Amino acid sequence: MVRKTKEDAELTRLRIIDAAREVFLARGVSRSTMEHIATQAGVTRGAVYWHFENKTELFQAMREQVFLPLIDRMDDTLLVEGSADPLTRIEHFLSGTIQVLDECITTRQTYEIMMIKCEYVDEFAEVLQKLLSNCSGIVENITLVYERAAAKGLLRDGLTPAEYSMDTHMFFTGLLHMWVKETDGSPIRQQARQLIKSHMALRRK
Amino acid sequence: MVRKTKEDAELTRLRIIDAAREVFLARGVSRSTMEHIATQAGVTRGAVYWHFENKTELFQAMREQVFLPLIDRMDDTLLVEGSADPLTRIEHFLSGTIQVLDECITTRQTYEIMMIKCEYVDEFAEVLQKLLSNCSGIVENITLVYERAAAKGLLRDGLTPAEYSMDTHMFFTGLLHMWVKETDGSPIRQQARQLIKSHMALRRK
DNA sequence: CTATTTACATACATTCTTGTTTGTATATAA
DNA sequence: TTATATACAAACAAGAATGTATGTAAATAG
Repeated sequence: MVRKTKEDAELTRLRIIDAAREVFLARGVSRSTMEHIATQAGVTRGAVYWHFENKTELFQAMREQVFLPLIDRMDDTLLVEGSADPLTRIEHFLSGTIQVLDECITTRQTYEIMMIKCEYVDEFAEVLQKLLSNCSGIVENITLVYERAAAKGLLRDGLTPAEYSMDTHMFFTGLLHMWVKETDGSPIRQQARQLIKSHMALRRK
Repeated sequence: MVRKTKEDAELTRLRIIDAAREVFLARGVSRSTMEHIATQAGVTRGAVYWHFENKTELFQAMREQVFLPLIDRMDDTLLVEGSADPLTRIEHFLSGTIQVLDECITTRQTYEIMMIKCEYVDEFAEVLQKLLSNCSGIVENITLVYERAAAKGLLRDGLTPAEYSMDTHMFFTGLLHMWVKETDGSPIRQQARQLIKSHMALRRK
């Protein structure tokens, strides 16, 4: 049988994306060939080229599968005024992200690929720009929340909300990198929650 | 003329490393070929293969040219008891590193290559391990200095020296990443000194 | 002064990848 | 029911890129 129903085809598409993630992770994006990915997915290159124009498109599909949902989550956790105070909401946002990495293999693998198995040149340079503008958004949001915390008198004096926000952003960027690069030796994955707690404790009044 | 004097040969070697850095930066490590590098250096692949067995060795040479001196600098700035108090020494270490990036193109390019133009798979996985163990060393050293600061009563209460050290390390890892990825839009390179100041201000008693 | 390295350049063989083209069985539309 | 579009597989052509082998002129050792 050759021609599949639409649902079958969509399944094939998803299996190709899964395969791409595995192959990217194991061999790096550059060294991964369409053939590797096809084999891993149990199809031929014909199928891969049918669903994706080239490796870059496939990479983008893999990326969006993980990052689009994550962006949505952010706004909810961070900005929606809930029961918790602003500083606790930031803390939950950070440790929530870590929790997703802990629990979701797909997300974890995608992060690892994007951080240490991908070269941001040529077509991929745009991806980096997207990531950066995404970061700017996060910093802005966190700044907002720090401002609310300051307004409520919860924020320690000394730095401006924007400065606290940048410091937090740097911290979390670094944490994510260490988390992803984690080897069996260093137990950062166990410590992450505690590190976030410590970080936030520093800015409570 | 073909055969060069030993000094000439060494110059050729250095020019090849320079060329490799430029090509790696422009095309990413994976997409850079020995031919690209040779052309950029004004020699043929023969010369490149004479000096380096393969691209990985060339990459390592480029890396060590920048990182070996940097490691030396760290111990001096950080550990040698000078006129400054421990917390200020940490601050100087951090902003000193940023200053090197500011002033030295070679260092800046090498950092950029290693952070966003290299895939850490196969042979390069070891490089990542080296980098990580290097990081562990830095964290240990910074912890030591925070302990001295605590002993002198300069360190704010709340976190342990180890926790402060980890937080600082995350912060600086993140800062370096943002610094390197800096686009024309965001002015992190101007802010870096101030961000470091803010970060350290948070831990002074 | 001669023999031997050295420091490359040039040429060659082989392997990988890619993109495209063609073929084809079957859903699906009309 | 038939025509067409779909979802692939299989085959093809062409260009990179690598590593190695060979050539060679000059530096250096003895």
